[in-house]
Amino acid sequence: MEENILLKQLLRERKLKATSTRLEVLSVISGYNKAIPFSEIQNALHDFDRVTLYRTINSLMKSGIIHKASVGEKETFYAVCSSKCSSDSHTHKHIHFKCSNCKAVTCVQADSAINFAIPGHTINNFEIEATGICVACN
Amino acid sequence: MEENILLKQLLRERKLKATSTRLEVLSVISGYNKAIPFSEIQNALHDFDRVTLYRTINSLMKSGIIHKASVGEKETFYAVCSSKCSSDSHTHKHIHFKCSNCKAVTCVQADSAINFAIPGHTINNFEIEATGICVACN
DNA sequence: ATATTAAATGCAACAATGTTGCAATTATAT
DNA sequence: ATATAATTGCAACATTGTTGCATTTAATAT
Repeated sequence: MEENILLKQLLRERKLKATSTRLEVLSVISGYNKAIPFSEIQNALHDFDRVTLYRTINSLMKSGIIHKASVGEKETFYAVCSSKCSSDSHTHKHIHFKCSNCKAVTCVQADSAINFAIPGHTINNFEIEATGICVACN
Repeated sequence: MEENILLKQLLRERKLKATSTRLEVLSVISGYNKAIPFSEIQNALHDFDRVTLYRTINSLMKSGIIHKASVGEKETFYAVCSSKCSSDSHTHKHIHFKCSNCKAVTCVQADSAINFAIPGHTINNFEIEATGICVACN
């Protein structure tokens, strides 16, 4: 069992007990370098119960360490929060991009700030999900 | 059984047999005036089999008559396509807006065209899902 | 109008994804 | 080391969506 002191600290900062499940799940997600589908997490950690994985993912999401990055309904993807999200503020102004070729889902920044308004509406948060061809496949 | 000649024509234009299921499902969706969750369709049409409703919805989506408008993972919402979508071109440049107060999901236009680029990426399509407070609740 | 045929429907079964209750275990603070 | 509150594993359940197959129905040609 590897020790990852940084991840342990991160979890404790967010008031989460640094259990081996959380450390391993977090390690798998952050080591993936793009948004990871649930099946890949399961794949990498088949010793843990499916229910435990779900509960672990949920607690990581609630405390602002990871977020959902789903594009195209089928499977749920997760990615680490880039900026300092918290349970209160969990807003991402980036885009979830799915490559139609390699199927990878990544969190990317647009080249300029995205802003829009809807007459009469108050917009508190928004998500952009884009599909196309990624850098590697281009 | 009501006759809706316009809906019948629409279905035939799209090469779909104008069955009573399709006519009723389409009538319920278009009469809802905002995006309708699956449960509401089921509610309105409990005489039809659940599987039939799914298959009907799928065929309506494939032929560009309705589209998914989901905001917030839980339930799938459907809405009629405003412009003339087809099985080939099924792109919506509008926003799917969910009101945090009344929970209604609507298709709305931004006050100006939304456009963005991601360096190195080719963007073929994108979806924007926003949450906030709608006109009625404001 | 009637027969033909290709598509649509209902039913049963299955699959995938996610949740809940409860007893056993484990991380943290004392 | 111990107490305790959170976390885990297991079994069961719930929801959502799909597939195969026999039956029915809409569209087309006669």
